[in-house]
Amino acid sequence: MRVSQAEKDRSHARIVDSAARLLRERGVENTSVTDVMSDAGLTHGGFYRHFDSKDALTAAAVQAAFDQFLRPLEDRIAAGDSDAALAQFRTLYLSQGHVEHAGMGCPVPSLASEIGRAGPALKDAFGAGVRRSIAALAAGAGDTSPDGMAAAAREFAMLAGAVMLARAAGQQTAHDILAACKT
Amino acid sequence: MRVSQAEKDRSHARIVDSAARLLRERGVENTSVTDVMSDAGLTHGGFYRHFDSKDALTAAAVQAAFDQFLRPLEDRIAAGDSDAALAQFRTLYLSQGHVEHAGMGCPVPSLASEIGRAGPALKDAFGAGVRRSIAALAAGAGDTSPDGMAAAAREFAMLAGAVMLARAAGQQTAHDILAACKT
DNA sequence: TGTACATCAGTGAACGCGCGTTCACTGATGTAC
DNA sequence: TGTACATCAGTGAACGCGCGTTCACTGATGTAC
Repeated sequence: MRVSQAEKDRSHARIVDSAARLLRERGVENTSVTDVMSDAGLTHGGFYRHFDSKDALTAAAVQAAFDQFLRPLEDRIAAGDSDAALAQFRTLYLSQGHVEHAGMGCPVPSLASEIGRAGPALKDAFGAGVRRSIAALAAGAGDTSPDGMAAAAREFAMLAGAVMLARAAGQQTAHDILAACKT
Repeated sequence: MRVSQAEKDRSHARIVDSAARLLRERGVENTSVTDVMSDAGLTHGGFYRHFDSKDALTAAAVQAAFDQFLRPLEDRIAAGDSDAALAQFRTLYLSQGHVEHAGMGCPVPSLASEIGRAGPALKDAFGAGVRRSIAALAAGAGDTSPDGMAAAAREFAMLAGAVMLARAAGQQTAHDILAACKT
């Protein structure tokens, strides 16, 4: 039966949250609309009251995932706690926990390969998240000049590449790569 | 009808070659057995005379892809042409051509996210390719000590991360990231 | 070397399955008076 | 404020489709004598 607008809004938020987590855990292709709706406590038939297509949900979920992941760092930088925030961000990014729990981690190592083959809408949402990530690193280092942005881009490529490699290779190799990138 | 053993061997090689290219272009999930067999000039029904499953083909194709991509570098290093070989490898890795033509490029930016969620057989094949890549970079730099291997691992993470980001973000962002990582 | 026969690479139809999406339906919500 | 009715969030069955895999079949290859 029909539910109130407030209830619909809560459903919508649960759908996006579930998708943001499941997409990072399983990838876009391996996450079905039924999986997401079931995780959100609903049935798949109601999905199209919230989104026009799975693609539209994916774009919204990618945006939400970047937001969840970056907001703590950005907030601490805005509060003037840049050095400690950046140090903790780097440590967490290269941690075993981040490698093992993709669902709450950076969207890049989980999704970038797939997004590279996706349509423009998804690439736009993802590209915005990438730029936001690099901007946060540069802001945290206190250098948003072109050189500072370039240094942040290099660091972000290494961080994301390291976690992606650690997830795809065996345990020993994963440990070695993470250790190498911490120095 | 039955074909000669030599003909079967050629078919097998074509299947692996087609898979090694298509997997890098489209990803594992987006490449069907029918796609690969058709690209190899065969029909899908004959596939199981060559492999037990799509997974077995994928593992073989990953190995072949790393081999195709790394052999030129390794051969030149073995021939004593390390410096020029390494310089060219870095240039080609971060080139627009590598970003645009994934099918002949490094398997890591194309496939690593998906492999991170795959079974142990695929991870083993992929992990071996990752270790081989890092070893080649360290050998090319003439430093295979633990520190040299760590430096090579850092560089490889950055290279693979940069190409993956360049493919997933828009053109302008892609260009900026590649430029930043060349310095 | 020639012959008879078993083997098997490759073909094309068929299978069961899960996917994204559609649809008729239900009944509480929101609105017009 | 109360009533009548239109709206629509959510349900569950159904759709068409492509997937990995299986299978009966064909006829050239390879082998035993």
